[in-house]
Amino acid sequence: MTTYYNINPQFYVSVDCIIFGLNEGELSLLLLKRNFEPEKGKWSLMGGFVQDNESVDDAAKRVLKELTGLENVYMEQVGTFGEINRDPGERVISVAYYALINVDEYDRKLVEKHHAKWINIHDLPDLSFDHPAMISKAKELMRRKASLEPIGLNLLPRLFTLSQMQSLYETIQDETIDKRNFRKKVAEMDYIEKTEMIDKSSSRRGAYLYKFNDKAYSRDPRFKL
Amino acid sequence: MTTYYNINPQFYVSVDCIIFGLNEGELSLLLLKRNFEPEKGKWSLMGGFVQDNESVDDAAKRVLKELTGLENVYMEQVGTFGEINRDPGERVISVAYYALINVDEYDRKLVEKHHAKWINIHDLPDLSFDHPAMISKAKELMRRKASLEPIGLNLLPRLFTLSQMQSLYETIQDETIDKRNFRKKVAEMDYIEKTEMIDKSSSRRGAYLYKFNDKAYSRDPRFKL
DNA sequence: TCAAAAGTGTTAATAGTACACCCATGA
DNA sequence: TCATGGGTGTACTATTAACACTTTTGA
Repeated sequence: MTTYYNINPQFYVSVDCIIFGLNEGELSLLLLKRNFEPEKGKWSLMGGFVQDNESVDDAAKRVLKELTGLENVYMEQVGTFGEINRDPGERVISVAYYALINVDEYDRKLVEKHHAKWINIHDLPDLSFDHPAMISKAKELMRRKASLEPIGLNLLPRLFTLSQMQSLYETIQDETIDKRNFRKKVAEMDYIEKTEMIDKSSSRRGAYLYKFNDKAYSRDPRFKL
Repeated sequence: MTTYYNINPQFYVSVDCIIFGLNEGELSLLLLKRNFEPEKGKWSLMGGFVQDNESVDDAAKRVLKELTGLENVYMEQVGTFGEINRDPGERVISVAYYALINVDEYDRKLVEKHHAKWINIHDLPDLSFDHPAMISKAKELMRRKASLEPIGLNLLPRLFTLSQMQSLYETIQDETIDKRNFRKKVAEMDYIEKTEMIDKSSSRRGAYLYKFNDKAYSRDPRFKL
C-alpha cells in the first residue's frame, strides 16, 4: 500500500487570496508589496503554504485571517494554478480563493505590518507570477455569482442604503443601472428589509437603512441583478 | 531562498476526471471498478498523480488519454478537494476536471483494460472518497456552462441532426424542450450550419445533418439554450 | 432659496412560451 | 397504407428597459 503512493512526487501547495473590498465606492483589491524573494519589490496577492494539519480551504481562511484579522468571511475557490514554472523559485501548485470583506472591519495594524494596500481594480500594478490570471478569473467568477446570489452584500456594512447597494452593483457590473428599475427589483426581495433607521451621512434628507435577513433569504432565495 | 520553501510540507497531488458521454441518448459517466486499494471493489473516477514533468492541466489530459486514448478533448477544471482525510490511505490533494467526449471515438480496448464502464448519470453507484461531491459539482458547472456556450456539441458526432441536438440538451437540462422553439433558437446561431447530407439511420424520411463552424462561432458567439 | 441626494409608476420593446398540423419514406 | 420521426409559424405572456419629476433638508 505504501508503494502505491510513494512512487509519486510531492509538491508544495499554496493558497492565494484575492481580497475584494469597497474603497470610496470603488471595487478594490488588497495587495502586498513583496519585501521578500522571489520577485521582491513587485506586488502580489496574500498567500501562504498549506500545512499538514489543515485542509486547503482552512489554509485559505488562515491566510486571510493573518492579513485582515477576519474570520467567517465569504470565500470561494477560484481554481488551481499548476504550471511547472509558475513560481520561479521552486515548483509550487497554488489554489486561488476570492474573499469579499467589509472594509470597515478589518485590522489596520495587521494590514500595515504586511505592507498591504487597497488598489482600485481598474488600476492594478504589475503583479508577480500568474497572479494577474488568478485575479481575472476571480473577477469573472465573482461578477457572475454576484448577479445570481446576493453575495455582494458582504462588501457592504450590515446596514446600508439603497444608493450604496446600487452603487455597489454598478461597480461590480461596471455599468450604470436605472434607479427605479433597481429599486423595483430590490423591493421584490423580501429578505432585503427596510429598517426604521436613517443614514444622514451622505445626504441632507437622509436615506433609509436596509438589512439582509438570512432566514427570509433561505425561505425564498430569488435574486437577479 | 531555499529555507523560504523548505520549512513547508509537501503533498501528493492527483487529478480526477469526470468523463461525460452520451450513451443511448442518455448522459453517462465513465467510471472504474477499483481493483486496487484503498477502497478496492468500489467504483471511482479515473485518476492519477501529478508528476514532476507536467502541469496539473497536463496531468489531467494524460490521465484522460490513458483511459480513452483521446487527445484534444474539451476539459474544464472543476475544483480542488483538499480535506485532510479525503483519501484514507495517505494525504492527497486532488484537482477534479470534467471532460466531454464523443462516445463513437474512444478506444474500447483501453477502457476494457481499466474495467471502466459507462454509467447513467441518474443511476450512479456508491463511489469512493469524495468522488460524489466532485461529480455533483462537475454536473452543476457543466450544466451552467452548456446553457451559455455550445460546449455540449462535444458530446455529439461532428455531423448531427437537430433531433440529436435537442435530445442532448434535454438530457443535460433534464427537461423537455419544445421542438419549434428549439429550432427557432438554433436557426439564429449562424455557426450551426445545415449540410446537404441526410441521416437516414433514425427515421424513414431522413434528417438533415448539421455541423459546428468554429470560425463563424468566433465571429458571433451568441448562444443561449 | 437652492443644491444634492432620496424616492416614486407607467409605457414600450423584447424575449420567452405555448401550441397542431403536414411531409416524406420504407416496411 | 400507415407508422414513424422530420419539419414548420403564429399568438400570447412575462420580463426587461426606458424615461422625469417631486421631496426633504441643511447650509
